[in-house]
Amino acid sequence: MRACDMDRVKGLPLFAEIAADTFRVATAGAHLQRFPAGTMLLLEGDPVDFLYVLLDGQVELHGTWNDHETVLAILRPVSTFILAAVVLDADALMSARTLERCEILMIPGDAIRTAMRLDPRFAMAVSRDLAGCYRGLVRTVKNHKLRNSVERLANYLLTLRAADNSGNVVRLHHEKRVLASLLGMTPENLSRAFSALQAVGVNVQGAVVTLSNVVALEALAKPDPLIDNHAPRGGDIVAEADAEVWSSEWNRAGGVTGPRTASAGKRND
Amino acid sequence: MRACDMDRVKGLPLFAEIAADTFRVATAGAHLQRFPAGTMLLLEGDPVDFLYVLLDGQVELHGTWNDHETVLAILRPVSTFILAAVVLDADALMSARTLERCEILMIPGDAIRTAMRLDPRFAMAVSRDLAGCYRGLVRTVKNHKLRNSVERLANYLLTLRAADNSGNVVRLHHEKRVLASLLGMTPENLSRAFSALQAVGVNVQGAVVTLSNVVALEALAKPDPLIDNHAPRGGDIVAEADAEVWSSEWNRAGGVTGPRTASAGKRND
DNA sequence: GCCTTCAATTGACTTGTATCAATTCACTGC
DNA sequence: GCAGTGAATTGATACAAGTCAATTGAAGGC
Repeated sequence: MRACDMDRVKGLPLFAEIAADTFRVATAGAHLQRFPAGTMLLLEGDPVDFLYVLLDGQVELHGTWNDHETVLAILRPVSTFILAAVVLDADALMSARTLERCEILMIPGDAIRTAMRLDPRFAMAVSRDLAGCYRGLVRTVKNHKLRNSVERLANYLLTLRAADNSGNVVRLHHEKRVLASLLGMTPENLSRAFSALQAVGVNVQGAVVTLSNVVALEALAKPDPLIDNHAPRGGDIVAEADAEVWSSEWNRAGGVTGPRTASAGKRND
Repeated sequence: MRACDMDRVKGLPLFAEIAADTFRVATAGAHLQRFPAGTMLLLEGDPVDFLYVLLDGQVELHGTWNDHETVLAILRPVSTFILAAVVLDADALMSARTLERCEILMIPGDAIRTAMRLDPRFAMAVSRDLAGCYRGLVRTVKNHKLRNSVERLANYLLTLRAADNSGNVVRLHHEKRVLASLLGMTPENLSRAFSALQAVGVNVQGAVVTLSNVVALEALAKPDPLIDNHAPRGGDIVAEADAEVWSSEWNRAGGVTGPRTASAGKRND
């Protein structure tokens, strides 16, 4: 593995604050692998032998039932996945598939569990990571049970805008059919939802979406910090856990005068 | 706090295998409290100062948006809740309300986080608990995105049957309007879903549901171990994490010849 | 005893979403 | 260049679920 890849892994909140020894234990049997687009990395129901760390590319997590499939999450670098199954040494509940050419670090599950037993700081980091993922799913469930498809799309666009710190032009990172499944609708309905949002100044041109009336869009979307996490991703905020902490601090500060960057909250500077 | 209550807390997987010292640290500032039915224990958005341990009664976790409310989970003793928020010292994403008279142990969040730093076994236990809750939510999302309301109800009844080890007569533990919200439908639609299930031998009499044709019900419900956890609750299986491990072992063993009790899987007896 | 209250049910209707089919569009390979 | 593939869109229609309103039913208070 290249040194710069190792640095990126060490940069993950999961591994950031652990002892050098622990890091060596955890990554001893790890190997870096490249996969073409459309590769099934893991099938739901399979035993999970590795913790996956996505270093480059995009991975989709999805679930299947009765010949139907639904996208549960889409991951972008750098992020880990199926940590929960690794911790419990349980079978996967979701399948994982590469959406593009990917570079993935695979760390044996045994090594992770051993490292947790050795280093309370690492075990703590795992807990924080899992807590972040858990809260992400709570948000997902609320989003799906409380909103209709147009509202979900509207909030998705606003979250994207906040995450990428883009102005009034956001770029969709995925194919529309994948996005539709993620948002819990059919591709046909996503198209119709986009047309419905024209009324509030949303225009789509391929993957480029222009928001010419954010005020109206927000009036329709009614974004809520307890459902939508508007933490600016990238920079200091890479893991869900960081985004959760950012969100809480933002809310406590009133959502306007709060910490402007993640570092303002994380460190006392 | 009564000694028998302390024993019940110590019996939780979260606290079962930790050092006596750690347990003392964790529970030092804890206090037992009783609440009448309908009490709001926690409002979404509030900072979370305590880990709650439900010793008696029922608690509902719900979320709100735009004047609508949805039930996200219903807890029965003995179980902990809002562990994720405690670990991250973040604000609650869900509100908690007692459905009946409850007895709840409240453990300061600081004490939990301190204990995690001191004792890797405790940190590990927290990770396992969170991993179990996370996987429970993954199941919930799949359930909601892949099934319609009748299918969700059918599977709910089958899961209840497996959990309580009841024969062909299951008892609903909650009011129907609460159940409807948990299953993601209106009370009116729950009524209709029950009538739809008459065709497969389901009859309702208040809280008592008789399943006179389980084969037909299963044919309709198509239960799936990757969505529905049929672990028999009570006995050895109290936390989500245990149920997850049970489920994996059950599947690996083929779902028929597998471990008959949780202990068969957990210990090598 | 009766009255109140609220959960549960039932029917009529509206809205939301999925499905099916046809067409357009963009990219890829030859 | 052009055909072929699959994504995206659009329209017509069917089905699922929510809403509104009225009724029934059961538990609790006086």
